[in-house]
Amino acid sequence: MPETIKNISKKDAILKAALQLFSHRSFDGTTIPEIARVAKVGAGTIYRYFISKEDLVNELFVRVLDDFTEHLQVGLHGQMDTRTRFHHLFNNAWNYVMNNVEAFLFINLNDEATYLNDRSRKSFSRMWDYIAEMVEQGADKGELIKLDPKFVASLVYGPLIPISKRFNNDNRQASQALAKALEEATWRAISTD
Amino acid sequence: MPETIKNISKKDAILKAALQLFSHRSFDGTTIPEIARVAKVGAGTIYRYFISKEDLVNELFVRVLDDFTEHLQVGLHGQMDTRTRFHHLFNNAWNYVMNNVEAFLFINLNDEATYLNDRSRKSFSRMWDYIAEMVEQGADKGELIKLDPKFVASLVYGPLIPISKRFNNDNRQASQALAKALEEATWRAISTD
DNA sequence: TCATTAGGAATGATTGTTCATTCCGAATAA
DNA sequence: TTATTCGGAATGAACAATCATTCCTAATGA
Repeated sequence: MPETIKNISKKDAILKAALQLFSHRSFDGTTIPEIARVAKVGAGTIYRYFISKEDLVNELFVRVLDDFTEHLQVGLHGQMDTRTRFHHLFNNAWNYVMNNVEAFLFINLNDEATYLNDRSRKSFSRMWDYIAEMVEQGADKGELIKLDPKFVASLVYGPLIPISKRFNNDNRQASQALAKALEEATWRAISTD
Repeated sequence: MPETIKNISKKDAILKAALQLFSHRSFDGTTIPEIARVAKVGAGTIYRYFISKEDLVNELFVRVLDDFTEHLQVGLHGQMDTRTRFHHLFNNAWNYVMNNVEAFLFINLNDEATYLNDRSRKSFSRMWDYIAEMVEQGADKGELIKLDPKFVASLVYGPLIPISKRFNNDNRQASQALAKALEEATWRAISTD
């Protein structure tokens, strides 16, 4: 295996193990030797790729957030009407959460953490700002309720938190019907229809 | 001061300090000497009231959850119609969150934690079951959407999580108008009107 | 061969917890 | 009243365990 690819896969194994452990046991509740064991590398190897445990959690946070934010934007275009835009946004979020429960739990467990650096905080607010921007555009057209966009966004984003915890526990299958019902409920909450 | 009252206030000081620290730095991120310092007691004193750090977090969790669940029920009666019941439930939750942001953050930071014992888990599901029960009664009358009550409850409870984080950061004042707008939005989400 | 990477034992710092000691107010005695 | 005794509560230094991090040797591969 070429050196570069091997390094990437080793670094990815560490990040993957860290995500799994951080999302279930929290940052401070997870030890470096534990991450090493799950990633099947030596504890010292982790320090070849990350300068510290804090550096590791921050790089992971930025990766997860940027990945999530990117997923939110799939298929969205400027000329779409508000309802269609919302449809895509909600389903992009929904599918991401269902396919990456640990990542979503990790976000919501750490978004207020003191060990997050500026870059991490920026990635987080970028995600939040993106949702708020979609809200503002809909509000300008009079199709969404007039309220601080962050609160409107909370009506859409918030329910995903307890729901993701439920799916994490029960490991149950999310039906398409459920996604549709929640999309409609959320739309009723924020639209002026 | 009588012995009994003195003990209670000392124990309460420890619980109060623990809530403050746990809700901002998490359980594993908080040290016992730190709790002792904030509570203005010796580190050893904590072990006079709690057999371990885990015992402390569990007693705190049960207290907070039972207090929250009790607040949810204030003013609710069986003969109320669904909309009125929802009005009370939402505002009870809203007022509790606004007046006890740390407690609410603490709940949502720890509800999945591995160190919670059976009693804590029971207090948590009791709260959740109570909300779900209110939902079910409304659904039986055909006034609320037909969906697993836990998901309907998530539409009401979920938004409070990012909102509480926002109020925790900005320390901003919650207006009555905001509460009303969110109550109505949430009602649109879950009702069959 | 030799430069680079991996591994995991060693290290020093930090933690939850203990325990010998101090403190303090009530009870007792004078 | 006032001095003395007493017992549980409080303390924080000390302990053993555990942690993040370092470092040195082995393995790798070019």
